[in-house]
Amino acid sequence: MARLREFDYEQVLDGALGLFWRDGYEATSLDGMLGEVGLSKSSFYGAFGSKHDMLLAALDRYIETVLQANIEDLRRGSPRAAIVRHFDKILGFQPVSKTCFLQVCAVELAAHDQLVRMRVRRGVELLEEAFRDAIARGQAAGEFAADGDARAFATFLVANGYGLQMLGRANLAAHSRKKTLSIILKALE
Amino acid sequence: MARLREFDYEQVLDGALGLFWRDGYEATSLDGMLGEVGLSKSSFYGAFGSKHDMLLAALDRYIETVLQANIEDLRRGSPRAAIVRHFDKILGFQPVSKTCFLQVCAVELAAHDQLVRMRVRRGVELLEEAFRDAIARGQAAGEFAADGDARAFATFLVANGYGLQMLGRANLAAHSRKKTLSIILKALE
DNA sequence: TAGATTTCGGACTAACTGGTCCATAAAAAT
DNA sequence: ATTTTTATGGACCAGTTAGTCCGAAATCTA
Repeated sequence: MARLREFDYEQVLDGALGLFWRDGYEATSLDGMLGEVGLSKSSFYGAFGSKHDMLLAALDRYIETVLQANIEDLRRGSPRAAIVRHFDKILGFQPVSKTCFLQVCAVELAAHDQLVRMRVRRGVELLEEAFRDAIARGQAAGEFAADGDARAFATFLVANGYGLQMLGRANLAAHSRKKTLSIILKALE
Repeated sequence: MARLREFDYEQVLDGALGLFWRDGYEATSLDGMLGEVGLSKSSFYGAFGSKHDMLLAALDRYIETVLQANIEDLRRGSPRAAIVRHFDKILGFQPVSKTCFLQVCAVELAAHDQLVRMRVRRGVELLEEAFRDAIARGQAAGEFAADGDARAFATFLVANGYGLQMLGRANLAAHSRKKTLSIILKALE
């Protein structure tokens, strides 16, 4: 075989994800990113192909790490408590909310980039399915209206999560955002 | 006095708004935009100052035209019908949803740009106030729960609107999104 | 008509963009 | 030890970026 790569692929990918997440895709310069993670251009192009390819890889990685962790957290404890936990996380982002990376990609790129759009949709659908499962379990346990459409409830919860993240970015008064949680929960009853 | 300007300031501003709206701020090149609207660089810098200044002007213009029109539409007819109209608009965006310009700016720029953030917040607050008025009128007319917090209901509606726009960008199944409207309306009763 | 003032077209700039290339280094296989 | 294969550093590239500058044109006032 041949020379071994000296850098940690996943570590570099996580670093790139962090920058894309914080600054967006266009505002993240390749040179700047390579400087921060300490990688040469030839190594980068050898391992990742292009800036755009790396974004797709970062998006996949986000889904299989950060998003999956959120999804698994939705499975823990009582469904209602898990949903409250999920929203408390969103409502606690400080001070100008860091939004889900899926939202960053959806708003900046999805309209013009089919490969990004497909991944964002898949991520959103995974989250929606997790909510649907939680709702179904909650319905069986009598926590939520048994005659409600679990899928529709799930979409409703996903939409509220992203909407509240947007309001966080806009810096809308936190006390105002927090009061919506009880409305959301009541809608499930 | 002196030579008159040959271009229409607001027409150029609307053109720029359209591009920022469609492609985002970073992805919109100044040269490209000036080519499209047919303006020379010196005229541009004389009238608008910088790309960033123009974005702020475009954001202000969005609020006082597009957003105000939406707000005024919320005042027409029965509050409940106006709210349904508002969400039908969002749910009808095709095919990969064009989202509110406030959301584009919030997600791409608000975290790092205070001037943008202030404007986005102001726009969101205007929308929220319009919803609050509609809710209050609806409560007086017996359309909505009279004991509900009108401000919280309004924030809830704004969040749902932006959340559904995000799901539209992600291309989440339209039938799934549409089913949330009845949940939203029921939450107000 | 002369002067003052502003706009216009477009040449120009310096910095930066993502991406290519190549000589060298390092590891494994023979 | 030589060959094969891949990784690395960094020089290099053409195109683009936002922004500056200046001579010429156009309009108003006197």
